Amino acid sequence: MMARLNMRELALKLGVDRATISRALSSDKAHLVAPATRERIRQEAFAAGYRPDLTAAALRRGRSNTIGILVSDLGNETFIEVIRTIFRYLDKRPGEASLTPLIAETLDQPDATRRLIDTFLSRRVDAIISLASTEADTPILQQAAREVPVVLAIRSIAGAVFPSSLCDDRAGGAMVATHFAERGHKVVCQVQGPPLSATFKNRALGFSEVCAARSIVEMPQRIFAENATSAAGKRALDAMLGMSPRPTAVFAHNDALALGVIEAMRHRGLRYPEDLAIVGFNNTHLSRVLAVPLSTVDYPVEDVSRHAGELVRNLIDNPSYRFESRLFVPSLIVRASS
Amino acid sequence: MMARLNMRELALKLGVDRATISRALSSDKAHLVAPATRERIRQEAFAAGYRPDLTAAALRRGRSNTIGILVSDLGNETFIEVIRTIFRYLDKRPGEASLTPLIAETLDQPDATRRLIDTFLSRRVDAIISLASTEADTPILQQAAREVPVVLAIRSIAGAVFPSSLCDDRAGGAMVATHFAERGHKVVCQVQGPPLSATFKNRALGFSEVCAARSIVEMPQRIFAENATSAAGKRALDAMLGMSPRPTAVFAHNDALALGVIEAMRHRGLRYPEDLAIVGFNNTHLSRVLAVPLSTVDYPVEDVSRHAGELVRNLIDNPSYRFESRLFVPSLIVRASS
DNA sequence: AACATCTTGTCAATCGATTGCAAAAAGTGT
DNA sequence: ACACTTTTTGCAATCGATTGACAAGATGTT
Repeated sequence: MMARLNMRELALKLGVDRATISRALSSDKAHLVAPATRERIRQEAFAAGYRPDLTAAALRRGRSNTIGILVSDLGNETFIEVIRTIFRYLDKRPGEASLTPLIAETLDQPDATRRLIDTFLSRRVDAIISLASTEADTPILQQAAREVPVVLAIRSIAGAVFPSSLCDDRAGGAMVATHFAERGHKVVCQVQGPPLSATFKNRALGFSEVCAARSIVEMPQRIFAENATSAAGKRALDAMLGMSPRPTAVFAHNDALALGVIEAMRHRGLRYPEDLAIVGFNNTHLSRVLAVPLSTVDYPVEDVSRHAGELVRNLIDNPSYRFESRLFVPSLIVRASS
Repeated sequence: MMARLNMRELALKLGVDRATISRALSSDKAHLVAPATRERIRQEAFAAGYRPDLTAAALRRGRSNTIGILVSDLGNETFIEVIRTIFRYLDKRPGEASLTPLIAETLDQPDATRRLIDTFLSRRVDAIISLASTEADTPILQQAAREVPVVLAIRSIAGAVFPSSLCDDRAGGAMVATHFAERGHKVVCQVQGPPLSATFKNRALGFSEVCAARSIVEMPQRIFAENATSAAGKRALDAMLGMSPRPTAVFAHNDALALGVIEAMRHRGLRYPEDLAIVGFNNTHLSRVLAVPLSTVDYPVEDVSRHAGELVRNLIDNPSYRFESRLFVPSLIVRASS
């Protein structure tokens, strides 16, 4: 491997001091060096292929321009979209060095959060965004929050007050129930994602509240999917068909679960919405592609991401920033499936 | 934010030198410190919540224990699975510090690769794995390869010799064509992903070669999807139906495209495989969930990932390692759709 | 011409961990 | 007790960029 050119060598070559180079290449201190010199240095540095060592810069500055992101499942389209959007937003800081994401996946395994947060802190991330928090993570996150800003997105934690940017899942669940009520359904059912995550708990809660208020019968035992995937959705339909009275509409806690239910129906020759109306959650690409498009709840990706980005940015610039956590309202998208 | 405990302070507190602490906590030099002292230091360090600063360590060592990963689309299940598997493999190095992935997405945009590789190099990654290479990236990758090992996975680049771990996409395409031939299809079609990526080019090539050899008519103009998504697949079906003679079987270059085609068929009341047989590629979860499960080509995720991991590991340990690029054969999975 | 002010650049300390070298301590053999 | 090897620990330089303090030079003011 080739030896790299460092600032000292470049300085020697250009006949100026390292300090001048550092300032010329920086964005905040560039005004301290004469325009002519600055340009010359920038050009020569580029021509020589000089690349500043960010590990050295991070050490000296105490800031790594790095943000740790914790996500439960990289296979989830919505999470990915939120991550993308947050960084698209954060990179729009004119003149500022760009922030590199450190992405880590917990798969909701008990010890993963602790281990990954540890890595983040050792790598001196400037902030941590968790899209993967569960109740069990509270102590770890609180401890981390003493060293760097910790922002919660998508998933909340009951009790603990972290700056957060969330979707009002309860309202989302309620919308679906209301929609079912308006369509005249009397017996309905939920296919619930793992209750480990507050997301699913709240969707269930909002749905049940409305059902209770409008005296819609919800199947006594809700169906829990061990993970929020289409395979689990498929199994859910079997459970549902055995029940009596049989539900005429089902709320799947996300679109993947809904797809599973739909395919299981197709397999049995059942049709939706005729035999069973169905609504999903997240408004993924999938929901639009289906021959009978899926009604679903549109996740406010843009809002949640932007606010999470703002929180992070402000908290990095000023750790005692008086943040405001926010809850964004999703919107029901009615398509042919319900 | 709380000030962090550094090694100097910890040393003071324990009444030993920083050097001793460094050695006690390391894995490779731990034998240089007396067992009793080592244990005491480890316990005290843990109790005091000491966390070594990896930016400092990286600077001094010239190794960051970080690997840059370039991926074209984080929404692609197969890519994610490969990334997961590579790191599961790399973390199995007993006694070695764990490697942190720096994941970046190019979305196949022209300038993204250059910019992201630059960031990687500035952050002093120990190696780069690209799952996103296109022909246009050759010069940038070659330049990067002079500073750190660069390994290609999934997507190859014609001409340039980088250590690589690939799927034999050509063989995959050929398998599908052979399968069609055996089922007696005379007129077939491909829905091809963007030819920017060698992956799709090779799938097309392998398929076409077999068609030619067995005198199967391939529709003169192949259908190109501008991106390999289900929406594009949906549009593809329209194009296909206008053709004459009409194909009786279609090879979609990945499962997402196949899903699009399937849903478009369902929309028009066509049935598969009766009206049109279909085979996808990648063996994603989706293909198994469908009511009529999708025939598909199983991507050798495990093999490709493991070999990519081995390449990286060996090249990091020894930059002049005589690597061997490999091509893994996928396997056709015949289900009800063809 | 004397003095204040502003610009531009240099010097040198600093961030925190790692490691070659050498000193101190402990162990071994006679 | 002595010479010796081996083990354990400490000292201090080092990685590369950043930045406060300061000096030299340029410009302006009266």
